[in-house]
Amino acid sequence: MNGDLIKAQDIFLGRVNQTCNKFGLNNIMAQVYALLYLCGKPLSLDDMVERLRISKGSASINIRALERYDVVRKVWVKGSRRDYYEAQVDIEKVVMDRIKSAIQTRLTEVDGMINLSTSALDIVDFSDEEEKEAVEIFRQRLDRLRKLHGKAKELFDLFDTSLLTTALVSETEETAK
Amino acid sequence: MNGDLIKAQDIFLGRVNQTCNKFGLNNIMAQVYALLYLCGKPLSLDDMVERLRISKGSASINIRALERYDVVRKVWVKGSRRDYYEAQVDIEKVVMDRIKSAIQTRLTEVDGMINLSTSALDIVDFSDEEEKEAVEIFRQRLDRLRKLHGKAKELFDLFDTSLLTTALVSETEETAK
DNA sequence: TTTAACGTTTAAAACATTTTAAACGAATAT
DNA sequence: ATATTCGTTTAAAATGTTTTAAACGTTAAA
Repeated sequence: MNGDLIKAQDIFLGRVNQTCNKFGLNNIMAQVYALLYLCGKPLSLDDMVERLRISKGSASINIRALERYDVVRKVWVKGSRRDYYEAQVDIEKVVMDRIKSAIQTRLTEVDGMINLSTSALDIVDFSDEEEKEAVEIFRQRLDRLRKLHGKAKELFDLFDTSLLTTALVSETEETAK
Repeated sequence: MNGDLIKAQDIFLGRVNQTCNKFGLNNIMAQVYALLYLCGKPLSLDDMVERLRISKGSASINIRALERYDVVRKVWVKGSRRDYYEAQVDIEKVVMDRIKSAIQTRLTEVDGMINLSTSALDIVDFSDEEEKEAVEIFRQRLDRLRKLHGKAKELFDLFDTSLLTTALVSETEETAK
């Protein structure tokens, strides 16, 4: 049996690991997905454990996270009691989904931040003449933030409603060979 | 002296902290910037230490990181030996710079990943008939990744060269009041 | 000079996250 | 029934990151 393929895959997987650190992603989750993506055939938990030298618990937890994200699928393999998983190979969709979700989370978060702070500012007592200017600056900053958020949201909606997305997302749903 | 303003600012700062965790950003760095952004006037290290209840070392390290990112500026205050800092108030620019830099880092990282793996794959010995198919799948996956990377890069360049950016970036350089 | 006021560095601590090993329970095979 | 093969759970260990307190060096004041 020829080990060159394994070696080449390991180089890819190693690099995925490195990339993950820079991206702030979970190493094992990404590696599990990468392995499934590369192999193009269903693997069992034990396959992953052996191939990536990780614990079974970790494999179990991470594969289910990947399932929730809809980037891997559980498949049934005839004659085996094990759970097998295969990667969603439409990587464009996977990446787009993640990016969109990340942006949306952040936009919502910032929106909440602005609203909360605006309410807080409205309660400030204006009697103190000395603070009037500081309050005014605070208000200006919030306005500016609000404007930025609005524009970002517009841009995201544009991004979301195809116009730009079509340029990026897989043209055909050709799934492997 | 009226504490309402402080309270309102604290609410904002608290929320920034919470937001940071979700964003994977450094809490103190963001809080320092947020404080300077809100106050709209130069603050010294000790001001930040007192206002945010952080250590001086932390303030020092983080303010310099912010300086490197070009989001705060050291300013000279007459009659004081301290270093004072003020926020770059053009928040659109700050955010855009960060986003662009993040995207570029990731694109470069992925590019490296693809190239490295491609080289690794080229070395694989083809003699083993059984592995031929697996190698082919690997190759297909890499091709697909390369395509995605290419499109992402195109999109980013579009984003970078104004077309979309103009919609987002500050129209005038009006710097506070 | 000597002293005081700074900003910076650094080693240790506090903290959060990830990973593991082992125990567990459910399902199937014997 | 019993034993085995699975996936999951969980408490503890490993790891990585952030934060601090204290020591340090430098500059300006006294």
